[in-house]
Amino acid sequence: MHTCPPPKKALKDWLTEYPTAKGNYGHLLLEQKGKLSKSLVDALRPYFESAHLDAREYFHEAIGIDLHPDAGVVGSHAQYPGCLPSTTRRGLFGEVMAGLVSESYNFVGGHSWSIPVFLFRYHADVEKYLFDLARDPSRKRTVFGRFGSDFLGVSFGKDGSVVRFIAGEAKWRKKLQPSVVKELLFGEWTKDDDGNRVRSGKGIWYEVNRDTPVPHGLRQLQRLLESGDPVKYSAAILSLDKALLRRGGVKLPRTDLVLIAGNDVPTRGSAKSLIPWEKAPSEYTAGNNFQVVEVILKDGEKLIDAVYDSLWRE
DNA sequence: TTTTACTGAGCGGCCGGCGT
DNA sequence: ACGCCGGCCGCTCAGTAAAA
Repeated sequence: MHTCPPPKKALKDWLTEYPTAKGNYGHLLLEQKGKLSKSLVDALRPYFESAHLDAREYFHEAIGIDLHPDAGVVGSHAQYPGCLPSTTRRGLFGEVMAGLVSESYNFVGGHSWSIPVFLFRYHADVEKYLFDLARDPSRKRTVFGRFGSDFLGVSFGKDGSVVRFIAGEAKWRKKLQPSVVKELLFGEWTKDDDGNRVRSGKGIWYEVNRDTPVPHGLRQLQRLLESGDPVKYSAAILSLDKALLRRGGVKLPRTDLVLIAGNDVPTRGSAKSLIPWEKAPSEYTAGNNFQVVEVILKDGEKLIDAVYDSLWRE
């Protein structure tokens, strides 16, 4: 279970907040204030370890190494998540950030979000990668993502039942140039039938708009709650049962989340958002509450590497 | 500096050819 | 008409090299 509270004070020192909310649409721009500091890494580490703990236990068990393998033990180089390729760590960072900001900032609708457990263990390709890597240290390849939405959080009612969930996409890009953001949202360039250069349409808007009303992640979450702490989460598990019924399920209200994280670029003005904040972009048609978060950093990849290199090092 | 095309690694899906 | 096999495409992630 993910139990570590978010380091809110460190976030405040790290990021300037520009929150807005109008009707069903919320927008939060976060800009890095100062330089990368070791104290920030230290403040983030417990949260990231907590977020990855379930998957670390699961993967290490799967490939047959200790949770804290001693150096020199066969397979000890294959520790999750530190050993993953940098691209994969970037992706994980975005997903953890989605949880961190959900638990830390006020989103559209004013709900209180929590992530009882991150779903990284279902990142199926990671398991295969680690399995191979543990046997062949030279093994290197890219890892592709979890299927379905990148991220899932829930809001608990007073009785402990799940009354709402938040799901969506979390992306990292090294440089957040306009064309990069556009590609994320609208898809890459391709040719249409007449040979014209057009966006493929397979971007974030497409993914967010077409996600199933009850994402698979809710079932995955329920299973982890059952195996993790069935007593504490009994009401939550029951409420998810009702929502997951294939017919006549109780409709669980949903908030969509899109988080884009990456490094600033010269052409972006200070306090200028990448996605309009005044009102929800017309491309968003899912009709739920919709929250956009932009995390704009400087040398963000150094922070990511510093955090991930420091996990479980004590 | 920004935009675009290409790269890497494996896998699911689709198509064509072949044998029966 | 059916199944099997090989080959190729595209999908996935994000980064980098090359072009504008």
